[in-house]
Amino acid sequence: MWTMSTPRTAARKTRGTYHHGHLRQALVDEAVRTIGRSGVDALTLRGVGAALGVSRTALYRHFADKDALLAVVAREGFVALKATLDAARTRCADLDGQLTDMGTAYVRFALDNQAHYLVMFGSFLERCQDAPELMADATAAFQALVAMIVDLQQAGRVRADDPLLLSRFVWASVHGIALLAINGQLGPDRSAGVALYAACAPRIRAALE
Amino acid sequence: MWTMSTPRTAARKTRGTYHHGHLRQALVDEAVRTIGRSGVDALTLRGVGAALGVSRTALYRHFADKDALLAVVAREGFVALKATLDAARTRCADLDGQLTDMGTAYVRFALDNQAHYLVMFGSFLERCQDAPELMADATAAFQALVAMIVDLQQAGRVRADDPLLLSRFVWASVHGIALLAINGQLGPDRSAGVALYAACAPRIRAALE
DNA sequence: ACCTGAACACCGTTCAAGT
DNA sequence: ACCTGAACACCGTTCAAGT
Repeated sequence: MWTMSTPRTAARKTRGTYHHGHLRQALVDEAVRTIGRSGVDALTLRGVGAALGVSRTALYRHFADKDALLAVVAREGFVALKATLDAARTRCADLDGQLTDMGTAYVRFALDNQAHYLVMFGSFLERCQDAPELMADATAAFQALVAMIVDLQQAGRVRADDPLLLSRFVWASVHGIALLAINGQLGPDRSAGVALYAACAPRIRAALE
Repeated sequence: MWTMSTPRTAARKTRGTYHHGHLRQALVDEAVRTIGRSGVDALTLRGVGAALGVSRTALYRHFADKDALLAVVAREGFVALKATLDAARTRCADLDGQLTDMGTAYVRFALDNQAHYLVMFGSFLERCQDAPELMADATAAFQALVAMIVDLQQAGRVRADDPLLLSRFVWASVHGIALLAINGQLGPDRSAGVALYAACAPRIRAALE
């Protein structure tokens, strides 16, 4: 499956050159790499700068502050999540298969992109409750699920309850599974989340009938 | 319902006295109060000390470091959560009613004790993956749910799947609902989580049949 | 035992100055 | 435009010293 980790080569500045060239994206990528390796709390702007061979204040040419950098990471995550969920619908002609694939894709995305996922739903949210673009990206990703539920309802395969409600139920379930897996509450094995979702998918399906 | 916020009066040291008296618990309570007001990232040991009229290093007589203080907050949370879940089973004679009450109690606990809940399941976990007492308390709370599912199975009211699996499914659902509510993803209203659970309870129940 | 103040090695952020 | 170094107001943590 598609992940965002493809271009994650260290984009260090070549010594002696004045301009970095692609500093903005390099800062975001390095932040994601640090968070993925050591957690959100281990992220320091000075460390990011040092890893890229750049002054600790160079970052402020591209981001207002640390939260602005994290907000970009979160937005990048929501955009990629939406793309992942939409792509999951193209593999299977059967609507029921699409729902299961979408759930699998969601949990896999969370595990393959833990750094993004932790920023998207982590403590950083407390400080930026009113960031309209961020909320818009998050909503857009969620709408991929709502559309799936609506299609299933129109095909008569899901009960005629409020689609927003049913979507939130499914979202809460896969979100909970993803977080329990990331936090190690399902055991040390990385793939425990995918396995748990596979076992839960028929239960979720039954709940929607 | 029972919450932990009952004795949350400011336990400031009376000026001039040398010993605080109950400094350890006062430190924990002040940490919880700060987190509840401003988020986990806003917690500083110096701030906690200042709020209690105590030196910034007094804390180290009771806790090895900041993570040790957070671990106590998390353990306190898991113990209280277990008590809340167990208590939810005493109000209703009907097993199905008990399951629904337990789910309601879980979501309500998370919303009424956001500070504890965020520490119990937040980014702090990344740094203390192997804290055996903490894991034991967390497991004990989870076992209250497993016992509920087993009782329902023995009464023939829940399908005969692996009870651990079914318990994790229910846990993931209520955990997801609680976190979405706390993070404001269900709207600004505080009680949105409780309302969403109330609507989801029949869906969860149907999934277990 | 419990508390204190000074000290150390870190942070995020600002700002005048360089190219 | 983009980058730098010094500076400021913070952190967590340690430690010798006080009661």
